Amino acid sequence: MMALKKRSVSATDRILEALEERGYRSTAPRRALAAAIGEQERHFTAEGLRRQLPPKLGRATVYRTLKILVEAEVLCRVLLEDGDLHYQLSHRGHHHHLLCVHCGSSQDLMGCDIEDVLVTTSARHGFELSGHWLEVYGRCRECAASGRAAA
Amino acid sequence: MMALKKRSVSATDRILEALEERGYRSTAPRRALAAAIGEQERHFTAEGLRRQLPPKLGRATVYRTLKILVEAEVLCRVLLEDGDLHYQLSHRGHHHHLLCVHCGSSQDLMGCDIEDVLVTTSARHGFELSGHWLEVYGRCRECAASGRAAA
DNA sequence: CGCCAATTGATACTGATTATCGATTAATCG
DNA sequence: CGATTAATCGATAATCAGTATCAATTGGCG
Repeated sequence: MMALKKRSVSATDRILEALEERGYRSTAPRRALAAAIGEQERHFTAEGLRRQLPPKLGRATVYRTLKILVEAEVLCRVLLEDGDLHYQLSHRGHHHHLLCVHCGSSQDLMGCDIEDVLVTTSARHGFELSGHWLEVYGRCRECAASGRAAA
Repeated sequence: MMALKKRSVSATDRILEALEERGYRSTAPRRALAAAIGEQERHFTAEGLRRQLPPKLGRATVYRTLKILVEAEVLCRVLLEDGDLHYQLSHRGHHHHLLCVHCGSSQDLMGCDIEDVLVTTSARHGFELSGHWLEVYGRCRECAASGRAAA
């Protein structure tokens, strides 16, 4: 396999494919958006993304495209601890995020036991689970280590 | 108004007490707010609450008071599935909500095993947990039952 | 009472997101 | 290829939740 950062299919391409699959037209603004999103190292905001794009590209286009991409499950929304709504590339399927409040990185959390616990706990209350939202905040391995060293 | 459950201490009183405990003055706007909150049957929004109060009562006062009450742990914030931020009376201490997407009711979930699972799962990723946000959506016992009957 | 800091509320502002709508353009078809 | 047409765009205005300002008011104190 290649180095971690190399991807057989770039994020940009995944985005463009998702749009095509769903019958959306391939337009210059969307390609620009896709490229910009592909360059993001971290979760980002709609406005932050817009600032990295030519001013010509309208605000409405950014928001419209982001909404489409969330629906297509290419992006997911991330709620930061301060209430800010960010976006980031998503694995397909349900997952959660471990958000580092220090460096802003995020790890995905998949196939964990949280869903099971939720189901049983809800059932005890006669509650029929249909969905949930979970964000986990803390420090990633690196930041936790440097924090201990520094402190 | 509060027909469903008798309470030894009304919600309104709990709110006023919380304010007093913390050294806040007892003012007419705050008493009006407390009374209005006490009447809420479900989680509510800041603006919704304001609409139920005399227009004279300024927007800033509503938001200021809500913020105080959240800090005092008398109220807690609830994130709805559509992203709307609501408030509701809170039990003290950390807990989560089972939000019925059908009737809008909510049950508190306390002392469950979710925290433990989060800690161990995070630890497996070298992640130092500092906090989390969890909302659970589904149907409460009553709505689930009627849903099955209707369907 | 009468003081004074806490509080209020009218107003303006912010920042994010949505709505509008005429102009532009991608995809299709002859 | 063009012409057609619906999708898309983007400038602009509107909306919406929440915050900041600040002069006027008021609760709690002696």
